[in-house]
Amino acid sequence: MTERRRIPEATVARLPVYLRALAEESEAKATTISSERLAELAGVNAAKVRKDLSYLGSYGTRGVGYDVEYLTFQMSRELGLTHDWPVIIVGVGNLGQALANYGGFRDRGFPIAALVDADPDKVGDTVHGVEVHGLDDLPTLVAGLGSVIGIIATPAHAAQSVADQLAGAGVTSILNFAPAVISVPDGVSLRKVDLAVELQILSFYQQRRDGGPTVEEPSAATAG
Amino acid sequence: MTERRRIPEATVARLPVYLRALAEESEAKATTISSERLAELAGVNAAKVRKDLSYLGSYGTRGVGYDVEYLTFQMSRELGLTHDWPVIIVGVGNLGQALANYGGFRDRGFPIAALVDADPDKVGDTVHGVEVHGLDDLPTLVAGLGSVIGIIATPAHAAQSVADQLAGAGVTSILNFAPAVISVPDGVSLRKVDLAVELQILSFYQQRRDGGPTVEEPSAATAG
DNA sequence: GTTGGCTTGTGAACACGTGCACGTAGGGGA
DNA sequence: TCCCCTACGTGCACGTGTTCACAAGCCAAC
Repeated sequence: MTERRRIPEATVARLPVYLRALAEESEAKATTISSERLAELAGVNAAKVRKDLSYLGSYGTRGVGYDVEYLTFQMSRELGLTHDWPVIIVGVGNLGQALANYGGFRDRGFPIAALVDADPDKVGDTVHGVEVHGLDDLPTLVAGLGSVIGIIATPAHAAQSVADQLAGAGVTSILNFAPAVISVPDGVSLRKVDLAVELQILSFYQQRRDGGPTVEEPSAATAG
Repeated sequence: MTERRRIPEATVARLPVYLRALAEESEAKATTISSERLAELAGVNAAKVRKDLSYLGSYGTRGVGYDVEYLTFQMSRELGLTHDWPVIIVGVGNLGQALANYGGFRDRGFPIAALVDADPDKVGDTVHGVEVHGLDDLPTLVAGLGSVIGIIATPAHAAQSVADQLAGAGVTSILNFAPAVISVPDGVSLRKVDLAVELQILSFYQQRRDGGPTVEEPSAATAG
């Protein structure tokens, strides 16, 4: 396969944001949108929008802007959002259940197809209308669903093992919520969401504003 | 204030990961750790580890490595983790409640100090031992807590308004879970976690592996 | 005290992402 | 038909982040 048009990672990460902005604008009955307006809605600058969109193709009209409907279609197609992607959540603890109950997934084309947990007591339960399976069922579940996205919502110590089992079952897209660094085979996409890390990053900047690390030595005081 | 040592954003984002790796290694009774080992645990390469750590200071010993305990201390201090940071969650829906129930926050030094919701029916409720306040209480709550981190877990349409109110109440660190782009005044840190966006990014790469966008037009095939 | 081996700290090259500035093309009015 | 105005697409310069490679420094052994 010729690698087609390569799209920079940073751009890929922004496409979903543009898509949401387009949806907003579409609801507001706009038929075309300028890079400037799109930039405003997406919280970036206009040049970046144009460059990003240019990776998808030349879908704009000079002097006019982009056709909202058409651009939405092209972008959805490029992102693979023309069909639903079933999601399997592994780990039915607090976080797993919350994700299962969170309606935002289904609405955006990511229906929860199955829940999986290692705890035999939980297997057979139903959360938000979805049955909880054992880990052993993973290969069967994945085989029955086709292209699927795996979500890891287990404690940290179980994350790597679950990732291995997901990959072994044929899952090639994994989103990891467990606070642990995990590795996956080549050909498997891995993204992570780490809530504690986000808070710690905020803590860093907050503290810098507050006047830096609490220094015990008098000589290093805030004088500067 | 002389801006002290400037630490690149990318480095700041990795520090919490190093910190966790150090904690692991400390539990394994290791007293020193090499950049190589730390890199392995953090899922990056050794040169990056050394460069990152060098921004904090020269805390390593050539030929030996880093003292686990001492490095942990220095890093915690730099990240502002020597004391707890109370967190206020705005929006007590599915996600907000899940976050409130998720023990991982308190354990890592981010206790849930208050819950806030716009819905009068929810005000006065107790979730996981924390009372739900109205939005009007924000200024008072913040004033009573000092440096605090605000978490937005509302629907998208309410996010900007909540952000404004948080900032107005004196909150200068905000973590946004709502699927919306929001803006905050200068001097306020804003980070976002967008679950749908993560899934859509995975979808993009998954689809590329699966063989690219489903092209209807025969003429538009992979040729060019 | 000297030597050898190991690991840090960092300068320099490279890759990636961002933003400016401008050429270019299309639409609308005269 | 011609002109002007507007907004896209993109070459180029800049800044940030990553990686390599090696000198500097430290410990241990002899």
